[in-house]
Amino acid sequence: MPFWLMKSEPAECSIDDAVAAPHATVPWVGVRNFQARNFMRDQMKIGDGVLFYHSSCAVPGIAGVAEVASASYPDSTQFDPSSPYYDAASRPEKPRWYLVDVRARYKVEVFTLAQMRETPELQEMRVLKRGNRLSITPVEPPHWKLLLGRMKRIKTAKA
DNA sequence: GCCAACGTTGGC
DNA sequence: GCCAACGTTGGC
Repeated sequence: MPFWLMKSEPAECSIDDAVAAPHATVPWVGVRNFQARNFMRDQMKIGDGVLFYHSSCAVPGIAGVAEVASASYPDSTQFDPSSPYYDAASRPEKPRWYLVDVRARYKVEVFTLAQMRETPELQEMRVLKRGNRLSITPVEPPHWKLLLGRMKRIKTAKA
């Protein structure tokens, strides 16, 4: 089963927000990068594992475990002129941006970016490569397995 | 706030 | 199709 790391700014949508959402599920809106879009549109399958990563915040790192919860479909925010993700060049009959729903499974004590960098077995992770800016990256099964073994689950009311 | 890295745009 | 300028990401 394929695995992914998906970055979200917690100020926009944190793991807590995802856990608190109906069915602990959120549409992954706002991706405006073709490579990241292609991963969602062409490769993700329901049930794929997701590392829910917090970026652009005080302590960047993996904050939860989630899963792909839908097939891909057009991101409605691209057609909403009041949305920061509005794309005037995209037509409803030929949408440019697609997303998937992501369901939070559980929250973890943040496994920080610094910890990831300190873990020798994780050095080949794409997200750690210099200059990487992709908000969605594939995760190799050994990396997924190691991280799941090291991360500490936090019990929450939901999910 | 800084800035490296890199994707996108647009002139040619 | 090239490539300079520009904008964005995201850690620090």
